[in-house]
Amino acid sequence: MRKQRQGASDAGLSKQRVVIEAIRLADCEGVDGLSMRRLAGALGAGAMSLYYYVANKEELLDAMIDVVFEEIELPPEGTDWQSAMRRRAVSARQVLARHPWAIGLMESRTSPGPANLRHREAVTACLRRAGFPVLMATHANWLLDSYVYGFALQEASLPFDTADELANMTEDVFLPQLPPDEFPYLNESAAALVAAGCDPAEEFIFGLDLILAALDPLRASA
Amino acid sequence: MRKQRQGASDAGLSKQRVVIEAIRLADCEGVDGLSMRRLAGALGAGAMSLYYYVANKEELLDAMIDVVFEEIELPPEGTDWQSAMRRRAVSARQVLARHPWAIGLMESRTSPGPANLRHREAVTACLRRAGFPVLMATHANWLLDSYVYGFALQEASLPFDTADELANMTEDVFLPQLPPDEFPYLNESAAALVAAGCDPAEEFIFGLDLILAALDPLRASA
DNA sequence: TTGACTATCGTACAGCGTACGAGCATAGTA
DNA sequence: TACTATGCTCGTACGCTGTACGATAGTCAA
Repeated sequence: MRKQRQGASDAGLSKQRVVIEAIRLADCEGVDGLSMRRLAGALGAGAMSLYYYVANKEELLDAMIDVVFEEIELPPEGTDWQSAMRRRAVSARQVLARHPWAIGLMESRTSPGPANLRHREAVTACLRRAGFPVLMATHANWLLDSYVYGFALQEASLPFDTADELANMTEDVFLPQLPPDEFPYLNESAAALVAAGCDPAEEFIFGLDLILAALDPLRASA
Repeated sequence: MRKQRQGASDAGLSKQRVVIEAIRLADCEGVDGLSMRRLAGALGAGAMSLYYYVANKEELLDAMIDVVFEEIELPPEGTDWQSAMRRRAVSARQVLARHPWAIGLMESRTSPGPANLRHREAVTACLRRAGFPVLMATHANWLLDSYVYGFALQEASLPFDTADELANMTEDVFLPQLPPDEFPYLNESAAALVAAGCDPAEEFIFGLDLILAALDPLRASA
């Protein structure tokens, strides 16, 4: 049967609905707050019902990660390669900032899902068409992905979200931990950072454009 | 009393011994295999004894991360800035490859430990002394750390360790998942990668040197 | 009517982090 | 010597986790 269940937002379970709700829960409560029982509860179902759609929690996490990859824009065709790669990298950062738990999950999950593969194919295609030799495209791929993931990881571990919070935290929490004679340079940096404000999106672009510019001459011309 | 306990390798507990053994366990069994009970067992102690040295598991994980940072070489003084940064980045990659669980833990732990702070101070000092203006040094720091962490993250999620395993896995696992008409570029890359071999250490150096070279002209000369 | 198949879930179990408090050895004090 | 304080260890118990197993009920074909 496919009619009313007693839960609130209901229209029958499905793997998709389970995974989407799991992502919503992880976004709200963090990945540690995601348990099969809580997830089932949010879906108005019994805990064990989930196992009809998902073999175990590992598979659920894999599926969640792949949905995250689906959210990332593919590099658009029809522009120069740098614009295309910038576009997809910026999108990736945004998506990973929206789902901070995803980055921490990647270490433990080793087999890429279909969306992940499609993404990699599109990126590699873009680089190859731009004139990068095969192995150079691989290098570029590693380099760009490292930057994107690493940036997302650092951003996820920042304890603040806005420039204001940064200023407050710096004054109240960081500086007291940093005796100026032991950490003169960190004090200097903190002060400069508060004065200048700090937008992760801009910070991201700085490194990204630097990498893209440095990669450009490595194409086999065209 | 400070004499014999019934456990095997014993000479009294201490926070240091607890943390070190926790790292050993996480290295061997993965961070999921690290439970307070198992850790206590490995130390020949009762589970609750650990809580005399550690407020809770979170604090234990924080301490483990900080020990990992202690293992990373500081940028040596007395060489040019690029050599110094290369040295510490290579060391960081090695250490994170040795403790793959660490990278996945960083997302959730927001307050840096003392070894982490000392490390950041040393890196910032190196950049400032090399002539980078304050904000440029911050940019360089973000960029380099992003690359290091992101590379470590990708490396940790590789399901193989050696070039041989790569070749085997490619043939047996990856290529069957990659129909050539849907993934022509990934097939091409996989083939080239198997033919060329693939050493993560070399791969790492490629991107690292590219970044260092691109950063060099951003110093306020000297 | 029968049986297979799809979907849901209750119960139970082993293992988790840890609150609470009891227990013991030693050091200091009277 | 007796008493107390302190440092350290740990047994028990509670509420949580993932999930194995089996029961249940609705649907459809024969």
